[in-house]
Amino acid sequence: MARPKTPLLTREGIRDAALGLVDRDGLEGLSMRKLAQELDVQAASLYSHYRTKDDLLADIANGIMAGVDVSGFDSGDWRHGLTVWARTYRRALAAHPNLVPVIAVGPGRREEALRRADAIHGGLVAAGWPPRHATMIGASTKYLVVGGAINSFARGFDDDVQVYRDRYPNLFQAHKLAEHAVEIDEDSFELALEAFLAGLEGIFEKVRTRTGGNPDEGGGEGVRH
Amino acid sequence: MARPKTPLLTREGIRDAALGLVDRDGLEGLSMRKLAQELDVQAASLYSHYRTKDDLLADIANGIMAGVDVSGFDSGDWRHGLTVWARTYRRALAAHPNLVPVIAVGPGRREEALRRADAIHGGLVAAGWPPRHATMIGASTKYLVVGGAINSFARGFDDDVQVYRDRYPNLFQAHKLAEHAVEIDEDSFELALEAFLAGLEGIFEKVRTRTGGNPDEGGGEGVRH
DNA sequence: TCGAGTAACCGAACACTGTTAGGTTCAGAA
DNA sequence: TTCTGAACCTAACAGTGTTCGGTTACTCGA
Repeated sequence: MARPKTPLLTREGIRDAALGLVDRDGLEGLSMRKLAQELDVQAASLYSHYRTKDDLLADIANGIMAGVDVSGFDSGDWRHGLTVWARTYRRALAAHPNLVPVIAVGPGRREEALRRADAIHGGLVAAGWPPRHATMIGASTKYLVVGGAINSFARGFDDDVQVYRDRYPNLFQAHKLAEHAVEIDEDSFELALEAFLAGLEGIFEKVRTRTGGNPDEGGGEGVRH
Repeated sequence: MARPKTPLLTREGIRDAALGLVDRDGLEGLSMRKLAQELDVQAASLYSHYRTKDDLLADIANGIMAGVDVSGFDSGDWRHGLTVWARTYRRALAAHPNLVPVIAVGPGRREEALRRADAIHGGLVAAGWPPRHATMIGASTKYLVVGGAINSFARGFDDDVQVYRDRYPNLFQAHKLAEHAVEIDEDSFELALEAFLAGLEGIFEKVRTRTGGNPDEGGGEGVRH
């Protein structure tokens, strides 16, 4: 077959099929040939729509990140802004855990990602955080979200009682973890976020009194002079 | 050549060469053929010492994790235990960032990893945390460490001024981030840890008064009943 | 209406990957 | 001395991302 009368492929269709494969078989389970087979097409045809496999993955990642909400910083309440950002960020990543290593790279020069970073940093500084702290808080929150999404803590334990019995007395219930993995990971993330934000509150007080409430103290984007 | 008089390969030598390749060229940069070439040997020979490539990677991961210290929980001071654990954990991962996805999987049935998990959970419970909270705190801390090590926040920004100029006013200094990446990531991690621990302190007070100081409240390993 | 250009498919190939089968030679045990 | 198994080899298998050249169909300007 040469060129068909009506196109067999669209970027959207390719994206959806690829995401389905990744969700089902993991990141390693996605190959251009398997993807093509899923779409009743030859592998080479995919390259008419995406320059490379990495291009395809980046496009998928962009779509997933669209659900991340940084509008909470508009309110001037940094705590609210961080909470909304972190929760929507986590939800986006956790929906496709196999893709987290691909999604969670830096903003680079991707426009949307940079807009989000700008809003976050701007929101924190406007709320009274010194720029260097704003940088660190942005980084810290990303650590928490990415770490929480990339690999289930609970699923990392074997569900065989015998593994723990006798030898690891404190883990005598660990075999039940895998069963409740989603819930435990979610609750753990919420606990971490709550503790982190509460701790920041204390640091905020100290920083404010030290700098006399001048948000411009310390230079921009956290870079020391 | 058939079997040489003195062996050309040892597990140690293979491990070191592989780690060197990963550190230099990334995880994708490690192939059995390249590794063999580095050791002046053919790829098939490596399989006399390691069953598979994954086996080799697991062995390397084990060695790296040996530096993680959970002895701080012996003191009965959960805050101290967490601090030492988190710092040594992070240091171990950050020394080989390209390997973090391989290292940071759950304990599974690996003996050393389980011993560490047992010590952490036991230490937290002994210090007065309810088991379910102990589970979540262990998970949260791992999130922070893994997230912080897996991908440099600072290195995620482009170092070209033009990218941010005009369009992203709050990021006007972001191009300097990459240059100070190590320092910023370290400081961000310390800030996150400090805030997290301070927040936990507050939660600890609430939990203690609620349960009347009975650490066995709530069942084992955080699994709800 | 015609011709050019390009878009969308295909088959075949390239260089690479992890891994295995089977061969050869050496070391140490019986 | 003979046997066993360890440690190397070459050659091959099936799979990977990607490219090349070919074919056909749609679109646009003259």
